[in-house]
Amino acid sequence: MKPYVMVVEDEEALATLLDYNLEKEGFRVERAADGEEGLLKVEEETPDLILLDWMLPKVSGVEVCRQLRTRPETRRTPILMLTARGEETDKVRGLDTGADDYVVKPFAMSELTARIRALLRRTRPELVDERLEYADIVLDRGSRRVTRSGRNVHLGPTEFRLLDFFMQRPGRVFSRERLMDAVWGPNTYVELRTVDVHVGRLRKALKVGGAEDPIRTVRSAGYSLDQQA
Amino acid sequence: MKPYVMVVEDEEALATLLDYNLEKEGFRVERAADGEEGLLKVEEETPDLILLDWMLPKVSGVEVCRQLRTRPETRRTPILMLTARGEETDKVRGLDTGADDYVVKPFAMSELTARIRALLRRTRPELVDERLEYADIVLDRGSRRVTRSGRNVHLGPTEFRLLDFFMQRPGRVFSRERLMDAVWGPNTYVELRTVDVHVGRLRKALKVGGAEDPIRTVRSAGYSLDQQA
DNA sequence: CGTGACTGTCACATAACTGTCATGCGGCAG
DNA sequence: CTGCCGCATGACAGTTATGTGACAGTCACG
Repeated sequence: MKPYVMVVEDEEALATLLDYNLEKEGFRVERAADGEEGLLKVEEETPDLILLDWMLPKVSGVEVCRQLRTRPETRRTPILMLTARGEETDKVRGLDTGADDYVVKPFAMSELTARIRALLRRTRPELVDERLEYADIVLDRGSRRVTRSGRNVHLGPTEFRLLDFFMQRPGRVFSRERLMDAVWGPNTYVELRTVDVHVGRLRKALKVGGAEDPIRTVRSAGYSLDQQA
Repeated sequence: MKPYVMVVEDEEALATLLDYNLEKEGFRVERAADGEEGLLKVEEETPDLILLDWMLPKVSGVEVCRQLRTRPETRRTPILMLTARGEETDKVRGLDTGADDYVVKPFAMSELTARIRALLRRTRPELVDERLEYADIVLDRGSRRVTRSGRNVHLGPTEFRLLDFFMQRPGRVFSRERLMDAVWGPNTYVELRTVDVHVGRLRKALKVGGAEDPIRTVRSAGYSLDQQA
């Protein structure tokens, strides 16, 4: 369900940074420290997208790229190259290496994720935009529509954003503050308890038929989209 | 329980920003406005990590760093340097100062917290990791769930914190005073015996099926998460 | 301008969790 | 052997967090 991104990067600090930020953006991340490891890990499970450093120990990024393109499973997998300033040759710019896009280090994380999304949208649009699913709940961003076990669910704008946020990381518990930030925006001042009210409204709206309440209250911590139990 | 971060930064605005953001990310933050104050405050309670500005009044960041490295309590405490562009000399880059990492101002808050987490993971993984395991008990901080041999265990907030603390150092015996500090906070005044009661509640909750009691009572000393001897 | 939809707050009801105590048990020192 | 002392435990009443219905203000749109 989450887009699966493989990060092939030998610089530990950068890899960690990427890992952390991409996870936060709702991607599932796997790391490889050099080209060899990268090629191996890609075999295990085909990623939805590969982030590839240009310079790598053992097998260079270019070579990894070439090999990936020869394998049927990864022939069409989007590859995003990371290059340092100065390595930005014509070859890179022309994407002659077989990569689909590249970014020059240092880069803003927001730029990177934007490019990742753009690539994914091209190949696997359902991963980035359109649709989030959890259990029998489907949220369609494009049409701004939510259904539960097929039946249409009407949500106000706030409840929609709330559910959207929950569905990006099901199971995770969010504090009221965090939800406030995510749904209302970082600089909004409203009563924290307002979150409760909207969670309540979301619950009521999602209660189609005799369906179970998909939102778990975690006392003194917050809420999560989750099985009860 | 929360990682304790000391911020040594003379620029008020930046210090406030750091304080605010780190608190939001789940760190406990203490501030010092110059090197001298920093060295003093670190003596009171050893932080889990120190954020240190390169340029500081009274005692420079480099000097603070050097002195911290000579003290046994802080010899291994991770230090993250904050430098302005232009101060990014080879000395900084090589981390010859004794710091463990550095970031160049201005920086994205997400980058900073990622680096902080990376450093903490190296030294005190139990502080940052999402998931703690001991025998058949699994505690997941992100989803705030505890399971024992796969079965879900419901804990109240206090029992959750208590178990979390125990699981950071399994096998170790903690006095009631220590548990009080860790779980209730350093400035709480409740009956010491209350610890017994909560340990009891934790035991009861953990007793799923016919499972063994994972908490050992050490007469006249305290408790530990441990195999029964 | 009227609607109707949507929001944010409040007050109150309810449920969950807390801290303390009294009681009883059992090991350990004397 | 026996009387403390420390610990376990069930009961309980106080506290705190959450659920919810009501309500008035806003806003978009016809």
